[in-house]
Amino acid sequence: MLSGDIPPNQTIYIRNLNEKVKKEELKRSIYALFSQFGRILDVVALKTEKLRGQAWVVFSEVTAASNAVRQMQSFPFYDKPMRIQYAKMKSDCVAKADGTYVPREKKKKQEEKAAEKRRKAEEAHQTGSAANGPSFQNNGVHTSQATRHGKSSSSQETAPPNNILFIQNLPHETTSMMLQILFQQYPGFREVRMIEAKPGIAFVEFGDDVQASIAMQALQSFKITPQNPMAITYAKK
DNA sequence: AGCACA
Repeated sequence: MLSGDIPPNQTIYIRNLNEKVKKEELKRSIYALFSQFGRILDVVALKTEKLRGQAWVVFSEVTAASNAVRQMQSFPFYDKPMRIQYAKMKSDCVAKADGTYVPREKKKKQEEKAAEKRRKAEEAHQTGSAANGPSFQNNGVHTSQATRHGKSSSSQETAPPNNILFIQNLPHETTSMMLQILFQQYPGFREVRMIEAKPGIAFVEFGDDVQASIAMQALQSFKITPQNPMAITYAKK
């Protein structure tokens, strides 16, 4: 009802994002946070005057978008509550998959249909239009699964429970804020600690062992980037 | 608040 009377679709529009966050980090964090709802096909964020503080997340399924709109509404993200709606327009990556994608120049002309038709009649110039291009690339973010895969049978899972988790195999660009956003979703979260001299690892502290283990199970093998499933164990005492 | 696809 308050969702802005835009019909549900697979892309969500987020506003009230913290404008101080750099674009790449913002996209990574959004990807990390929202991939809990399903496959993400693209994350779009621009820092232009008009578009800063906003982002679009394209899911492969409408249901994923719906859950994201409901469950992440007002979620405190970099200290600001996210405001989430469905996107008004179909995302390019969806249109490309549809076969309905029309290159950008032509789209703008659509806004002035009448003018375009007149012009067509008199001009009829080039523009390699017609046959819509298939889905070339998948620009932007990772098109992959960002969730857990089976247990790593090779690792010794014999570390005794601890309220502090030890995270390994993080992409080196990972910031403590990114991890905070991920881990603070789980009850008992206290803090993230990273060591400048040791990229790729982090410690995350919870109130107790049980809370830590719940977060560990939830985020085990979580991928901030497709190449980096995080490896979570209890920290040594 | 601001709806794009650098």
